[in-house]
Amino acid sequence: MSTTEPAPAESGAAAAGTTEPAPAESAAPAASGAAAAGEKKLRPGRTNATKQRLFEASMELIGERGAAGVTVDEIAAAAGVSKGTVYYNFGSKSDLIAQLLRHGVDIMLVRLQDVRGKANDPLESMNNMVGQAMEFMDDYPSFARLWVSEIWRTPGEWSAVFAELRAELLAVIGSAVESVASGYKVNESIARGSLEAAIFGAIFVVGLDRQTYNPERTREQSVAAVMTIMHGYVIK
Amino acid sequence: MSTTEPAPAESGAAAAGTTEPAPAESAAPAASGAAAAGEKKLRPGRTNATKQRLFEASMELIGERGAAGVTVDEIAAAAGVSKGTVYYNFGSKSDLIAQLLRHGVDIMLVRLQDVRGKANDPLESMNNMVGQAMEFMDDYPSFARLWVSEIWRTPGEWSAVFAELRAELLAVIGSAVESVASGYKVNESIARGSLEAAIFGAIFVVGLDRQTYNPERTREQSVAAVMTIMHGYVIK
DNA sequence: CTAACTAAACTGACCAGTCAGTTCAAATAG
DNA sequence: CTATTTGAACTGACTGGTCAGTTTAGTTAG
Repeated sequence: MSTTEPAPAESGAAAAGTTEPAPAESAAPAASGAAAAGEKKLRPGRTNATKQRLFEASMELIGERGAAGVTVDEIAAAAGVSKGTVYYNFGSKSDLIAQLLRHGVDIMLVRLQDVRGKANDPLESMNNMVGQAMEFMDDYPSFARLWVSEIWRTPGEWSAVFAELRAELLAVIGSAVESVASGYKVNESIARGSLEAAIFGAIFVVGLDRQTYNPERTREQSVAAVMTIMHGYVIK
Repeated sequence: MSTTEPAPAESGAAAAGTTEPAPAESAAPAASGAAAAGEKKLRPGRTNATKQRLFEASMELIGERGAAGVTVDEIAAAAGVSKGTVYYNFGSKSDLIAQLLRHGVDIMLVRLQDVRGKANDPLESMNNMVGQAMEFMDDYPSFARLWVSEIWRTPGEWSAVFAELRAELLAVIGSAVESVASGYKVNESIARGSLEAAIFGAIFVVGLDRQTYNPERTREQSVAAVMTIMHGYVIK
């Protein structure tokens, strides 16, 4: 058989995450603490570690210079592997980025889930969630940049991926807003969907803006600015 | 020196807009109605018209596929001019984009200035401004995409341009917020800068989000969602 | 008359994707 | 316990193509 037929990965980013039934933990370098426990008995050994390094390297480079502005050679070099390895683990540059997007969203979702129900008051819960999201922005600024620079490209290469990931994230925000709406009297004339989009967008933009143009501002200030939306939503 | 030194343009994007002391009108294809009247007596003749078409073509293409994803040949073809003309009018692709950014911001600033003081109530004035901005998003969706996809690239090619343009836009929003703050009792614990960033960001994100994922939502809904920020800022 | 523009060819760099070959850890055989 | 085999993981030179920017000789229009 001449063709080596290598591709053992080919995950496709469909429903669940990685091959293993343990979708979480994968890549949070400084997760909260309650992550998984066993990680030594990973049979496939190298591959996961390699993918991990490729994710980290890509996240950094692509966040800085954009998906189209980074070459596969650069990513490979930054990850300390050869170009071939990138194509062994991912079918194409485009596929690498698609999986990178899912990877980042998975991390963010885990974090947001972590603060759910930690507070009794829905508004306080919302505040914690925004804080957590803002922290994520600080930890993965490059992911945020990649996100905002590609998500609105009309029929872009990753439209389908973005549509799905966006829906997953908005669902989390939506349920938090829902809690507020059932615990407080709110302005019903505001369309729920637009409100969620505004919150979500404000988180990203305020976070990026602070990092890029006003690093002296505190995370609390940013959270407060975003939470202003919620305070305008509830009727006092 | 062998270099032909063609560049008659080379505006540089400093203080005022175009060469002529009439900064307005330049490019609104379907402005409100009170636009300029005479356009035949343009002294520099063709150049302005050509630049105009290049701006329009670039805005469209770059908004769709990103600055790095569009070739100069494509832009020239879309504008109906030759590639040489692009380099005659602009020194480089990068310069074209820098001037394109200023051009777009100039249009937006003119529109925002148009609604200033049209209302007596600061909050209503703010509402009009957000509505105007949202209309701009509808008219120039590609500009908005270009903006969000490039403005947060750390030391990117147009960092300096963005810093200046961002400041100009934020100043307009800031003065509107200022009016609200002097006409109403507001929550002083919210940092003004973060608030402005949140408003500005929400406008872009809500606008783009509606166009891309929820075209059925009305502009009024989007405006209302953004204005929720202001309603949370004032103390009732 | 000349600034603005055209058309087409050219250059030099850069880059996504390929593929024949190498490494090495674990499985199997002796 | 050592020798051999297997194949997943990885390597890096190479290919075919693309693209920003240049140049030149000629055309158009104010």
